Formats: sequence, structure tokens, C-alpha cells
Amino acid sequence: MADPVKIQTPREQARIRTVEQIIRLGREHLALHGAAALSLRAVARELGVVSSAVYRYVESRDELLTLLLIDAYGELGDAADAAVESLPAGDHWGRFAALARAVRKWALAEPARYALLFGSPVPGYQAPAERTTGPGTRVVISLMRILDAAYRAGKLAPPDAAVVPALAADLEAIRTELDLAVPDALLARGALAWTSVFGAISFEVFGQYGADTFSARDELFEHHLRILAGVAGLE
Amino acid sequence: MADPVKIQTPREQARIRTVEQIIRLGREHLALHGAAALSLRAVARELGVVSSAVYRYVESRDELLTLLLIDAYGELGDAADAAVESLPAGDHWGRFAALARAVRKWALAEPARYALLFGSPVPGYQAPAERTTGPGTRVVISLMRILDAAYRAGKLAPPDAAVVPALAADLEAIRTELDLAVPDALLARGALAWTSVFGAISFEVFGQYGADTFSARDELFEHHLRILAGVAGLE
DNA sequence: ACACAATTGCGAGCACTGCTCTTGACACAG
DNA sequence: CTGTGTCAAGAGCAGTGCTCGCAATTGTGT
Repeated sequence: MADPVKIQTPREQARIRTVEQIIRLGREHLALHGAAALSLRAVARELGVVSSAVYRYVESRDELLTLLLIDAYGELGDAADAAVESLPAGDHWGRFAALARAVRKWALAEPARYALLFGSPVPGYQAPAERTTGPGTRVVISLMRILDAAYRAGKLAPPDAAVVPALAADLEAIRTELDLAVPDALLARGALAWTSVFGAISFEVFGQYGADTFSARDELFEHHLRILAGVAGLE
Repeated sequence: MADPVKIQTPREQARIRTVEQIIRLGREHLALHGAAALSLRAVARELGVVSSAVYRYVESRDELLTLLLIDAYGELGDAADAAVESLPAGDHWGRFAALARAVRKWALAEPARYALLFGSPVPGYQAPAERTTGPGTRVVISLMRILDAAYRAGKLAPPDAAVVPALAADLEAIRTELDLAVPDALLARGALAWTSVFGAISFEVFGQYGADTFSARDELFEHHLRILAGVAGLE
């Protein structure tokens, strides 16, 4: 009833259900064996169907990868949003930390899907920007909105020296695009906090810390969080 | 003459030359098509030899990947060391920046090889720790030594509050391992600077910034560098 | 209710991958 | 010069993505 074009023939319904099943199986395979090892034939096998039949529903392996990419972005975005909105809008530091913790938690629970989103690009695969930028920018926009709210509430530390002109142009474009109020220097610091959070998470997920360099990883992340919040001007 | 066991039969010499040639071709393929698409058969074709012959020199595809991993770590480490040593030991901020810039420059010039080192792990491949940790930790150790030198020279900002005990144990292990003097809080901040630098570089190399979000990327990186140096206590 | 047409599944087939094994040729040392 | 050890070749196995023609099923308009 929510859908204005609700005339769905049984065929269309069955088709949609099959595509959803393919995505579900693909997601499992992705989580277990990684993106580059995602096999359409394996999905077909598990679906109880011959490999060529899957091509009736999914154009190609890359198309399936795109579907899984959007699926993962959506799940990560939902998790982040839920974590952020579980705290009052005025708790800027809390929301910042909750966002970062939610991303880390999801990344550690779904390393292969996190790798698909933020790891090295899958060779021979180029994500179609028009379908993935929307879902893919949810988290960073959420972060920027938290910083913006803090700034508007006068809770963000005053900006230091102005940034160089070349950078100011980029920042101005972002500010108008998202309708923000944060000045250049703080926006740039927000961007740094953003990349740094993902840097820390990526190092942990991708095993760069080594087996026994850091054993207290929760504490390490919390420590980083506190300092990065300070870098962004929070607290 | 440097080698004590210099007795090399012509056979051994030829063998070593062939292995070097395989690594060279593998490096080219890696740079062009990415790690997951690295094909032993393609290397064999380019070597003008049938695929099975390559197995006489390289145990498996994973073995070749390990060789290329060590090769890349070595090149990155050399580039970083050269950049660091081009500046006087007393110029701590300069050495820190030079190290970071060298890593970024190498990463942008060799995105696929950078991805092999710091991106998502190649599915089904596990790097042998005993052969890769040595070359793989050169850069971070270099960074820590720069911070240590700054601390010993009294040029590092005084540490803030003590870190939590669980983290202190990890940091103590690192300090004794590398024979450092830097106190806990500053060591933890150094680790954060380290992951943050790689976070920024990874975002750029892996295309997370989007096509036109940031056009002044050099300036953005320099901005991040200045702030991260401050985070680490430098300047 | 029925016949038509759209949709779907199947299986063969192509070109590719990593890897193994047998076979035959070669070079080098005693 | 003979024997040993090294090497390249090629067939073959199991897997991959993807295409295409054919047959069967299934939904729909008459």
C-alpha cells in the first residue's frame, strides 16, 4: 500500500524474492570467503540451480558485487544511525564516540564486508558511483552533522589559523552541499578525525597490529577516540 | 665477495636470475592488475615459458605473493629511510613529515602494491609472519625512533594523563622491545599518529574521497600532517 | 478453459585460473 | 662417457565467469 505502483504480478514477486535470496547467499559467501572469491557458481549451487540460471536475475558478478556493496553500506549506515540517535542531540561527544564505536563494532563483526567498502578495491571492479555514493556517504555525513550541531551550539573549540586557499575551496563546496555552518579549519579537522577513525579500524580489521603488539584493543581505540574528538574540537 | 658461501655453480646463478625475473614480472603484473588477479600463468607467458615450468622456481602462487610482499615492504622501507635520513637527526618534525610524505608518495605511485601491504587481505592468502614482520615493521619503527629521539632531546610536549593499565602493559612491551624512552601517553599518541597517517593515505589511494570531494589533496595531507605532528607531541 | 507468449531453467561450451604429474631432453660432474 | 640431477613441456583435474540454444514451465489475455 505504501508503493504507488503496487501492481505486482506473481512473476514479479517471485523474481524479487529470488533476487533477495541471491543477495542473502552472496552476503554469506562474501562474509566467509571475501569479495575477490565471491563466486556466482557457488551461489547458484547453494540456490539449488545451475549457474547460468542466476544470470536471469543478476547481470554479472560485478552487478552482484554492487548489490552487496549497497547492502553493506546500508547496514553500516543503519547501525551508525541507530547508535547516534540513541543519545540526545546535545551530547555531541557521546554521539561522536557512539558513531565511531558502531562503525568499529560492525567492521570487526563483518571484516570481509568492511574490506569491500573500505579496503583495497576489488581488481577489475569499479563501483558505479551513481548507485553507491548515496549509501556510501551516510556515515561521514552523519559525523559532519554531529560536528555541525556542536558548532552551532557553541560547543566546538574555536578554530585555529585559516587553511590554505586551495583547501578552502573544497571545504566551501562541502559546506554548501551539506548546508553546514562549521568554519574551514574545523571542517578540515573533522575530515582528519574521520580518516583517522577509519585508519585505526582498518589497521585492526586488516591485521596490521600484528598478533600480539596490542592486546588491549578496546582500550586503545577508546584512547584514540578521546584524542581524535579533541582534534575535531569536541569536548 | 660479501657472501661467505660464494661457491655458486652456473646452475645456481641461472636459477637466481630466473627467480629475479619472475619477481620482476610479478611486480609489473601486480602493479597493473592488482594482487588478487596475480596470475602465475600470465607471468609464465610473459617469461616465454609454459606455466608448469614456473613451479620449478616458485613453490606456489602464494609463495610468489610472499616474495612480492617482502619486495614491496623493502622498497617502501628504503624510500622512507632515504627521506628520513635526508634531514638532520635533530629536525624531528621535518623527519616525521618526510617519512609520512615518502609513504604517501610511494603509495600513490604504487597503489596496487600499497593495497597488498595495507589493504584488505588477499582472500585465501595468509602472509608468513616469520618472513614478513621484519620488513613490514620498518616504517613504524622508524617513526617511533623519530619520536623517541625528540623525547630524549626534550622536544616532545609533556604527556597528559596516564593511560589505562591494560594499555600500559602493551606499551611497556613495545618500549622494551625497541629500547625506547618515550612514556606511555606519548607512545600511544605516536601510535595514533601512525594509524592516522595510513588512514589518510588509504582513503586517498583507495578512492574513498570520491572523484571531486577534495581536489587539493596535497594541501589536505599537509594540513593533516601538521595536526598529527601536534597530536604526537611534536613541533 | 485454452492457447499463446513470456519467463525460466538446463546443459553444453569457450576461455581462463592454480596446480599436479608424467615424460622427455638437457647440462654438468665424476 | 656415463650417470645424476635439473628443467621444460604438455596433458589433465577442478574450479571460475559468461554465452547461447533448446525445452519446459508458468502466467495471462482471449
